[in-house]
Amino acid sequence: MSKAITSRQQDYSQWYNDLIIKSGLADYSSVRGCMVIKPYGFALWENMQRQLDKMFKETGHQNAYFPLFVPKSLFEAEEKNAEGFAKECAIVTHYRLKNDPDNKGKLIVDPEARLEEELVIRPTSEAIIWNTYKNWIQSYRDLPILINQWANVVRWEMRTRLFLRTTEFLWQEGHTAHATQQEAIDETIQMLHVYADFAEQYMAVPVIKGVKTENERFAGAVETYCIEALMQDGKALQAGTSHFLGQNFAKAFDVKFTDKDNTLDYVWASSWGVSTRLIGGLVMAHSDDDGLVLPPKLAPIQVVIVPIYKGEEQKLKIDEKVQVLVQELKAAGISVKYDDSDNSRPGWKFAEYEMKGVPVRIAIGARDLENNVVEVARRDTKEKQSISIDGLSATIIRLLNDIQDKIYKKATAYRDEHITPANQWDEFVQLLDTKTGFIAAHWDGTGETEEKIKELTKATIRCIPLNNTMENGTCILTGKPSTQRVLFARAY
RNA sequence: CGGGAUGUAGCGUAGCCCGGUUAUCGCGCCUGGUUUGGGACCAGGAGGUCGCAAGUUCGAAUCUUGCCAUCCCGACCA
Repeated sequence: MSKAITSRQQDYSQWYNDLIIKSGLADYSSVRGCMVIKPYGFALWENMQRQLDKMFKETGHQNAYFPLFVPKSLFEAEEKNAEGFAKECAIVTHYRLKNDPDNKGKLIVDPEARLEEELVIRPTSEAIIWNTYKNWIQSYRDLPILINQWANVVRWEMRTRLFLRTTEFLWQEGHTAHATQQEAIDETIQMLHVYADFAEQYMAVPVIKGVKTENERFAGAVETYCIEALMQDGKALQAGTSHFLGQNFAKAFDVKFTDKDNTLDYVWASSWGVSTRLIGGLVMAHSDDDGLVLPPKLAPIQVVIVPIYKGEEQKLKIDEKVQVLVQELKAAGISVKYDDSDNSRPGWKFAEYEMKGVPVRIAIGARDLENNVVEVARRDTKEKQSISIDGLSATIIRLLNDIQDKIYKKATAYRDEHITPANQWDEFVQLLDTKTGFIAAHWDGTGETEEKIKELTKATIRCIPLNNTMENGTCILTGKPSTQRVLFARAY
């Protein structure tokens, strides 16, 4: 069929691309590396946003908005941050076009409209935000500042992939300022837990909470915490990061405050973010060869109702019944769509909504009306059963919860099976090539060894898990002593 | 930015090697009708800068050169 997608086994990357395009989440655009997020994909993002935003507000944060452009001089201020992002920055150098005198109908950059100072299009907003916080903070009474912004950022990446890595992407970035180091660290950890809770409870994607090695740390951070997820092809995906920034940005932007005891000190900071990349992770974590499998808590459409009828008379009777059902389901807080379009037949609709990952499908025909039942099909297992119309919404709620639970458990079982300890180098390499997933191995703690392992195997240290058990061992590569295992994986 | 592949209608394609009327077929789309419990059928219809540009030729989707774009694999990264 024209809508069929490549199987995972045949070509995992192609499967992923097919899925995104054919399920209507996004489309390629005419701008290299940039995609169009289509209504269905954006609805999914909005559901994620809504929940995250709620969680941010419950933890005391407020939303604000800062400019897209960052004057180059501000961008440079925090050296490590600037250096880290420099090679992926898009720069605005001019502010005007004019007609090309040599080529009618064409425009050229007006050389006279050169900016005195170039503007960097934000790859992240620490610089512009800390330059602003400077004006907001004098006293400990001004702290903490707990702000989040929903924004787009641009990072000029070499190679892009739909949702996972695009030149422009949507995200949220939290930027907080605190009077004490401990408070900033607590904030950093708190937000890591918020992300993990969101991933597990809403996306149904299990994640490992950990801390990054120095090599993988965010440019400008003292410590980077992360949540790492595992995709079905055994590659890891960094799903969110929360950074303890120490006083780095406060020093770069000279943000000091007077404490209760009248001492002057630099402000402590955190920043944290998740992006539309989460959509890519969500897709890769649960979906199958028939299309998306979306967790009910985030699915734009939770229930689709498909009528099956012969003739107008039956259709009218079904319509009548469905109107009641739709009211009932909506009243129960379920997002439901009645697809009675007559330009495609039931079989086509079944396949289409499976492609789109709608968790529950209800089919209702004349036969069902007589028996006072509907056919209910769940997307995750493809199981179908006849269910009484009476008290349907309660049944559907249970079913949605069960699907949410099942796909989380399935993903967790897969993830857990793919955390494998390795003690010998040969074993380590072989596991990466054959079993894939996370490999738990000892590491001597040096950046050089990490780099070497990356060169040899393309695997990186995804994180040092929080609450890691301490055990003595020897580094998988160098044989030097180590006190704990870290998680290696090939990653997106 | 290196390596590989591919560009023909909205999508998928035939034709290209060996140049020759009006560019093939399927899906989708439009109109009318019959249908509807797993991707319907009949009849009619619309839809094309053959990626772009030069060149060779009486003649180019087809040959030559250059360019562009996209995808995949790397390096870089969320």
